[in-house]
Amino acid sequence: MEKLSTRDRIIEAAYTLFSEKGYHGTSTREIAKTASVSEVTLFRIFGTKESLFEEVLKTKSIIPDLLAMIRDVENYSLEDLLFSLAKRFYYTLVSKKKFIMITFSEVNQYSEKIIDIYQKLIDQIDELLVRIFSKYKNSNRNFDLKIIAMAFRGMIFDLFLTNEILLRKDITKSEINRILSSYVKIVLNSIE
Amino acid sequence: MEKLSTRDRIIEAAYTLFSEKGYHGTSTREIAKTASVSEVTLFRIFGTKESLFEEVLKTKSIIPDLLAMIRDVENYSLEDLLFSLAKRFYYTLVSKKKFIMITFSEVNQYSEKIIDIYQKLIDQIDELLVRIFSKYKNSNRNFDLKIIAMAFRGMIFDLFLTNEILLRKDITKSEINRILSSYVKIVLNSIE
DNA sequence: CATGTAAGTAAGTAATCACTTACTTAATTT
DNA sequence: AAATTAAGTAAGTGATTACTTACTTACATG
Repeated sequence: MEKLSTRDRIIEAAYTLFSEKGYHGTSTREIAKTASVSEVTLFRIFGTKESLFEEVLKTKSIIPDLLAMIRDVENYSLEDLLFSLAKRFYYTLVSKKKFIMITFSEVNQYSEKIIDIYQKLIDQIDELLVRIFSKYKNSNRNFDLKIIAMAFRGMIFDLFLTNEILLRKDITKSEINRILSSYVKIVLNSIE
Repeated sequence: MEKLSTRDRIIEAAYTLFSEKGYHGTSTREIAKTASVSEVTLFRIFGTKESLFEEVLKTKSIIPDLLAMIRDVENYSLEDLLFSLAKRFYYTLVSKKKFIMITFSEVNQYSEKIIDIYQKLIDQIDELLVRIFSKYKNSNRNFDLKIIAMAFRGMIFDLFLTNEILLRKDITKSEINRILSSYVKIVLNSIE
């Protein structure tokens, strides 16, 4: 276990509590207690609860992870490439579950910020997929590649949402991978 | 405009406010004011904020709508059937947007209840789709129909989530229908 | 006319909220 | 050794919270 600075301990505690009980459901007293820090220290460092919240969002954002995913695409065969992307996407979502919970809970309070976060990411993921598809596609079917990209991203995101957030299923990694690999095949059927 | 009873006016106000600001972000005073009712009346009828919340969930549940969708399946061609199901599913989600917002915001606080709500619905939708698919399928591919059902449901749910809740896009009905019809074709490609 | 019902008003409860002030302690740096 | 820094403690601020009490008003029903 790493030793965390006082500041980081507060951010960790706030991150977890906000994701479990929402912004309004979490008190600063509780955050301080969870971080084993006095409430005064919390306010000395962050000033207000609101700005602590914004620091949490900044520090724990999913954006860098997903941008890294987009950058790291390698030149496999189409099927291998899509499968590795699907896995990387799914497990990035899992590792950022708390961040996603927070943004979903506060989507109305912070709608502009949250639209900003997700709009660009979604667009970039879809663009990447379209670029990949168009490199490999054989025929011109009567539906466009953008919609296939949306469908692929949607299947995976919904799988995450259903298993990890709504139903909290204990589903094995190999079962997840089996499903993701089937999803890849569904997409391949539509472009090949 | 219908005249609502005092009780129903409170439920309507609470429904909207809970969906916009969450349970903890909404005060009983605000609910009463929005419903044009005195706060005392609110407590006389519902006793506690908590039980008002539960009444809202009961009254506004998406369950009956989705069960009706499952019952009303008619005998079109496979493509027409899936397309009409897709539309019905999507627009039911849209009409129950506030309910979905509330359950997402409070998923940690009321996890058992919310798992109960969605677990059965998801299972029944997937079962219905598998039943439909197996009636029409021609060959035995190497991935099973359950996974195609999950993919189909997932695409549509994610489309709703992305457009209506996360990004609040102003997307036309005909554009939605174009996307849904493409989603149907993606699925058809995988079972035919 | 008398009674019951559904609502309102005014006031107040104890608890909790975010946040502040004033002072102290311990360790590190200069 | 003196000064700075990062933390703590104790106490309290005014505002807001869910919820209550006591009494009142207006209307409908028997």
